[in-house]
Amino acid sequence: MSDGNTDVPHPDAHMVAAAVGGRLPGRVPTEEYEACPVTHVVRMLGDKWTLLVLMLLAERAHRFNELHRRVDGISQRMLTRTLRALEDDGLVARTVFPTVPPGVEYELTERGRELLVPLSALADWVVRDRAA
Amino acid sequence: MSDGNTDVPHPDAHMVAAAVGGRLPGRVPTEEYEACPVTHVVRMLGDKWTLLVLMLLAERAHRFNELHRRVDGISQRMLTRTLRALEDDGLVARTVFPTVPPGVEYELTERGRELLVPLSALADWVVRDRAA
DNA sequence: CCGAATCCCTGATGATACTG
DNA sequence: CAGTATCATCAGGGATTCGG
Repeated sequence: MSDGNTDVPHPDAHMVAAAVGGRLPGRVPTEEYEACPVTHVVRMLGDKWTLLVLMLLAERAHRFNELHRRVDGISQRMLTRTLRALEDDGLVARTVFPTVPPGVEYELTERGRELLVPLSALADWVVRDRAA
Repeated sequence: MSDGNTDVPHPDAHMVAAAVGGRLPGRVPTEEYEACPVTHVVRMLGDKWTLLVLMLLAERAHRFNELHRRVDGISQRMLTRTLRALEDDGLVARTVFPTVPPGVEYELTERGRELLVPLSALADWVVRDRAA
């Protein structure tokens, strides 16, 4: 940061600049890279079950056990953690129904559906480009 | 095309279908999800240093030590591994110059530059959407 | 200069058992 | 049904050293 220039709007200005085609500094500080929101999102998408859960929720809203059944091999623990992470990022909404027994529904938020657009474009490129 | 049967052309047909808006099976087999090329690419992008290395190479070709200097905190080992992974996926090209001492240059391949398009779109959305 | 080989450690993930 | 708690495991990543 600050190579003589005074106006740096965000701590992650460089990554942001990079994202849109700008230049990176001679040396990119670890904190800056780690703090970058783009880094955060890409890391989260790279987590073991995130992509699949997102795809299923893109289809329609699901109950917890419904997801658990559709995702072969996932543990209850990891499904909970994955959903929680998505919820914390505002991509998924959690709704509790005070029935007996209680039911919990997960669905994509508006932001989650928006994310699907560039994400689908990426997936689309991979498919077109012929399996990596 | 579809006389009621549910056969699949590729092992990863489901994920491919999902990528473009299709439906996923009632239960997604682990092998299928793990074998999916989209899963592979997203996971790779999520690796600790991949994004930053890609951004730097998007700027211009770099020598090994040049990258090592620009990426704060990366170990020689991880830089090698990251570059090798990108090379194996055909995103980065490695060129050895038989000078003394030997020099190695890394640059994006055509495929690598193509990946930057959807990837930039994703980064762009993140930035616009307001830092995650 | 570039990178392989080795050792080690922490964080991510899995298995199982237990509650509101 | 939908989690939480706990313990075990494993892979990603870092430090160091050696070789072409």
